[in-house]
Amino acid sequence: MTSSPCTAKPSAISKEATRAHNEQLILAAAERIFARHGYRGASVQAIAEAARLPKSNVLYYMGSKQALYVRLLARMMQRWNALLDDISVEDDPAEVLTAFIRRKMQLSLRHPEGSRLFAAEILGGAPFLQEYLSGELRDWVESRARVFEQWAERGLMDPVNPVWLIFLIWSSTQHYADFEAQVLGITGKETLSEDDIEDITRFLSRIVLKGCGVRQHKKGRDVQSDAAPDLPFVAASD
Amino acid sequence: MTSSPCTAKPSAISKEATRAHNEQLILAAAERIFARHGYRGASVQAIAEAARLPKSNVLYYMGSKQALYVRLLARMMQRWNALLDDISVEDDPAEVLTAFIRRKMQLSLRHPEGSRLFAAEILGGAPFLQEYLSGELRDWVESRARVFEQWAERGLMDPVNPVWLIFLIWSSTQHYADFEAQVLGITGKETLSEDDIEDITRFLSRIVLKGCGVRQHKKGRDVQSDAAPDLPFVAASD
DNA sequence: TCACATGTTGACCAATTGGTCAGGAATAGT
DNA sequence: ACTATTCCTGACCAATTGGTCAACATGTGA
Repeated sequence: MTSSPCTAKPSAISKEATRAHNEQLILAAAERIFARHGYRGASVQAIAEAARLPKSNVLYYMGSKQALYVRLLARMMQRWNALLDDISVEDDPAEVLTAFIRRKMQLSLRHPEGSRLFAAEILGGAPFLQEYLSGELRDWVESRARVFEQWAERGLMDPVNPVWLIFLIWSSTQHYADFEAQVLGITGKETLSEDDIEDITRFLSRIVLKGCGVRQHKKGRDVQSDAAPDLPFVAASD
Repeated sequence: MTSSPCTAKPSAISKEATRAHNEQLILAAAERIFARHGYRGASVQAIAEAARLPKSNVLYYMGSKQALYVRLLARMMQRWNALLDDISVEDDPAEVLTAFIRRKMQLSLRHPEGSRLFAAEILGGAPFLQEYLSGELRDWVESRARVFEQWAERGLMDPVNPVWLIFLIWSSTQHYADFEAQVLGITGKETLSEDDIEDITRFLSRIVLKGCGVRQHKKGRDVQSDAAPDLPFVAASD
């Protein structure tokens, strides 16, 4: 067995390495194809060609079309979870919201295919994600929503419906991955530059913060990381 | 020929009527199927079954799968155009933006299948809509963007990037049709009620207007400062 | 070196795909 | 009533679908 530690010899590594390599090849190709055509519209043959492997090999690695698809969905949800740390009432609303928008934006643009894969699944009625949506994700949203409400009670922001707010952030960031073709067609750009993305991120943060009446938190900055260093969210300059 | 005026007899009407009826049946069914599975993933057989007609009949009416699909896209774009009247610099920004959000929201929820059909097309790289996106739609966006910029110059709103603003409104309204499965799963609702929709519409209008610092038309009341703890112009919405 | 396990893939399968077509059914014009 | 034209659809087609399998290749442990 390859899992046995003593058998992990250098010669075996190359074998496992190529296996891992091929798997990544297949996953990447499948993400592209599934994102573009949806589950039904994608064909194993097309995935195999995109991965430059025989179709039989793809089935050998992944078992079945459905298993491959589910695995991709799981990977995307994992990325999503890895991104979304917990928040507390003690956190600064402006920082949390800005970081949320920024990270969501980064996720969308770092994994556009995965984002579109997810979107296609939801669009089709989420046949494989029903329980995730009404389970894990619902809990996630509810816990954040509660914090938003508490912030509002403390006068740190307006008492807006927190779920609609989360949907607003979700949709407006997701848009730049899912509707990339539309964005590029309308703007006439070939791709979105780093500057564009930064510009969009600041725009969205600004609208959300100002729109929700989030008060600035004046305290020693213990959290820096993702927050934009200078966000003039009330200044009328851009 | 049925087109000849003198031959338009009552007996012929029922013929044309059933034709029109069947056509609508097919279009409605096809919109559902295409929206759910995308162009490739949808099968003519499935559409025919949904319309309770033999497959051959569907092909007979529509010519081909692609022709049917293109026709549905065109119908959706028509609805979209019918909704979006022109705007001028003289109009009131608050009214225009609110109306835009409200109408877009109504369109999304009145034609969720069409909305999802459109979304699936964009998601797949918009193979049938490239020229529409970089032609008609682009012009539409640019003309509106120019007005937004002029409003900003006149001090009626903050000088935000107008294209990002349009995308924000587009995505956040579209979301409730395209990601309906997610919205319902997370909120735990069976459907979105009329009240929910009204609530969401007000929420989005509020965030956009306040977030963009849109001034009220009549009184030159300055609402941009967040120093005011209460909400000057939208507080009473809900 | 050799036996054995694992990796690989072309050939093949039944089912489904979009589309055609012949010919019957229904209606129209006279 | 009798053609003629249009409407309709079951049978059929080549191509493609997801998936299986037997045969072959490769590498491993002794």
